[in-house]
Amino acid sequence: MEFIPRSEEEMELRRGAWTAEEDLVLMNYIALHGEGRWSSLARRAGLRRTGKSCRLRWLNYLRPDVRRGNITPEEQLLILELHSRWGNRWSKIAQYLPGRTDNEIKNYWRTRVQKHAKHLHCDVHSKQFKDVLRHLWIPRLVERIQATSGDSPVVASAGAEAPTTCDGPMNAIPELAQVKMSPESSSTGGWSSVDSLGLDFSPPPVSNDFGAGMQGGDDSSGVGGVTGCWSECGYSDLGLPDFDQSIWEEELWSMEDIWLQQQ
DNA sequence: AAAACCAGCAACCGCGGTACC
DNA sequence: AGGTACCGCGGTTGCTGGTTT
Repeated sequence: MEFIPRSEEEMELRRGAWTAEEDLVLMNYIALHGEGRWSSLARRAGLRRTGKSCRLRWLNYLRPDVRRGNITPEEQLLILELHSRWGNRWSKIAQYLPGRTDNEIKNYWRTRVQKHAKHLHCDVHSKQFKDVLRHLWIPRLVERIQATSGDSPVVASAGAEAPTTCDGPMNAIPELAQVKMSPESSSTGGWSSVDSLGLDFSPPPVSNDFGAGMQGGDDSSGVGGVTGCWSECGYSDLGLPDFDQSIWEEELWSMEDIWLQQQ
């Protein structure tokens, strides 16, 4: 049954949150006619919404394969990795996280990643913050993934071709599918796809005297010199972190982790 | 208990690219 | 070839629920 609007009132476009009724109308219409041609779809379905709005609602919320809930450490790792390659190409990144939408990934980046950059007094695009990601956050995520997958080295099955694979996010991208995580291979858990991805996940080249490094030691080691970052990002005084540590306990590294990195 | 504040997320907006006429 | 409509993307806004004061 197709609804053709007649009066001007009926034509008036709705905005804001979608109602359950509207969701149902949209889902039913797409079930019968398929998606696409959003402008005419909106009219024909009798929804007083723009085609854009319908498309967004469907893609970000109503689609049956949309995954909801917390971003897993694996997914976080993939997001960080892919963002380092492609920047804010959210839809492209989303292709490699089955069930996740570009909007969700974008929100994750803005609310979590940028928040931490802010607390470190870093620009999210700065070399300093990228070093923090590379040497602290990513190794920590790798460790977490290892911890949840047992003690044995994790060898992801290679050969995944389509981003929509169900074998897990790490298999969705060929380079990452070759990743072998071995506890003994490095202190970071042996993230070994780094060469092909242009990232260096090797342990941070900090000095034995972490405190000295925090003071802005020699960063001539080239890539990955994370030491300079600390002073620039507000870590110059280890004893007196200038942020609310509780923020870090859940998602990211803590000051304790930073010390452990140094051991 | 109420007000103020904050974080997270859903939805909107503007723009560029592309397909179609 | 030019114009128009539509689609998709990235940035931004604003609402809502939770937390703090």
